[in-house]
Amino acid sequence: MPRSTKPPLPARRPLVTVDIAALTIIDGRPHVLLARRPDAPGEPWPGAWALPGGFVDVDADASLEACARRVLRERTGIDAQWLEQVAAHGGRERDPRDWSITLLHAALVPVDDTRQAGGQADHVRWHPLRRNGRPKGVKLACDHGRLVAEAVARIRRKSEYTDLPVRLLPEPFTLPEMQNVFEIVLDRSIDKKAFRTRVLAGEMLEELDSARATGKRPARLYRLRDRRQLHVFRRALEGGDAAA
Amino acid sequence: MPRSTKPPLPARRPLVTVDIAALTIIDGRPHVLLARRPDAPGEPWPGAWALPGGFVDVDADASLEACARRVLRERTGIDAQWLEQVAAHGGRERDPRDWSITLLHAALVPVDDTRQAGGQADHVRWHPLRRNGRPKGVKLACDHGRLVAEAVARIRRKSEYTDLPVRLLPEPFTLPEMQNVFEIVLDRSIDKKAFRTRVLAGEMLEELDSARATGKRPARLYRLRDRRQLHVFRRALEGGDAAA
DNA sequence: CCAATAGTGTCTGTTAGACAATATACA
DNA sequence: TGTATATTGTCTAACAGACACTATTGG
Repeated sequence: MPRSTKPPLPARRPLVTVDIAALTIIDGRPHVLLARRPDAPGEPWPGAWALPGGFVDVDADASLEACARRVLRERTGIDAQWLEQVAAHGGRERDPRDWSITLLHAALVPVDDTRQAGGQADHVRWHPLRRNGRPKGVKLACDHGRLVAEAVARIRRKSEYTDLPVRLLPEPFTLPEMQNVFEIVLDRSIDKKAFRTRVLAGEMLEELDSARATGKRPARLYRLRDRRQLHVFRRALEGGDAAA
Repeated sequence: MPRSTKPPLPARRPLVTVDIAALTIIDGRPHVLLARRPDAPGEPWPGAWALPGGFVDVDADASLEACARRVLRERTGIDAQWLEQVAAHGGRERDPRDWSITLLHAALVPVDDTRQAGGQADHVRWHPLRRNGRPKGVKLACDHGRLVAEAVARIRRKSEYTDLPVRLLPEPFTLPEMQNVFEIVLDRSIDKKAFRTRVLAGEMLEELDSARATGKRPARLYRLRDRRQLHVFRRALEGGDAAA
């Protein structure tokens, strides 16, 4: 069959990478996981901090989510509890090597699992975030500063009307602990009573028999009924940005 | 420089396509724009209905959004008023030719612009949607049935707490017309007073001096202050699916 | 005047915010 | 018992739903 009758597959294909903005809370402040780019010749942005990412491997990856989990595990040793696609960005100028697309993901890592990343020595590190969602005091490779801010914005916005931030806590947890991570993610204080009423009415928590002694009156312990199932509240918290 | 010191670009790259689920309302019912796949030898799913889509063209496209707009225009003659990314899906089994990724987009097309697509004869056609968000009476190529449902679900969910559906109306429009498209998108009736209060309090509408005579009492005409700016309401309409 | 459509008044229920009050632990 | 933390009670405001009511047009 002559080649000219073949279907018009494109002559050139874009590079496709997956980048993961893994978020956690350390010392009461949000952090993002960054990796140092290799110094090898030909590598773009040698030595710069960047989101952990990698190319889609058509031999190894069954799906894009599988790809993201593999990349995160291989580069940082972390298995994310929560992982979601945020957006795709593409263009000619992103990567000097070729027209490239990144599939940006956001991941939430409970404080407990934070140390998994420590083993990778100096090449992987948690960096604190500013209130605007950008890493403090580091210039990131490529457009990764923007990407981090975009992922943080997505998580923040969704935290206004879902129980997303619980994924930053190891189980079991207390309601004050839960309120605390919400306040850190949303960067504002929340009324105690309103928060408790809202959360308990949501019925996504399982009440345990035990309690945790924090020094004074012990707080009751809870667990999520289904860690994969996001609970969507009927009303958003107020004071939120109302931005699209 | 020896090849082995070059940065590890992947040996094989996935196919990357953009698919667009363009939605409109015809005769009071939601429709999706479908295109017939070419019959040429080697083409997958010859003759089947599918979402209009195409490969990312690294020479022609400056960005993914530009790519989606180009593809939609070239394949259907339509310039969408509203276009947003919905999700990326990838896998080995999607396209028989290779591991492929689709960047799924949703587009909203005002009723007025619907005829632009008619010019393309039999290869492009508006198909009515079932209540479950799938096209009625057609089997779609590949996983496009699922993609249509996913795009519709996204638009529906966002319509619970934003003014998104107005993008299905040509300007100017009346409040009863606006309520009507909301009811069609959400597939349920909405209380008149609640809807008007909500919308007018949102202050995203510009009140015109004129009115439209529909036969009986004329309705006041409105226009969006900014068609690109999505208005986010503080509370969602009730009765919505609280699903993630 | 009648029919039909546009628009308003008013009541209720829900739930977030404010903040005071109570409960339970340890020292 | 005192103090710190957890948990609850109560009031208010905002706003969606229900639904009856009024307003404005054409015939």
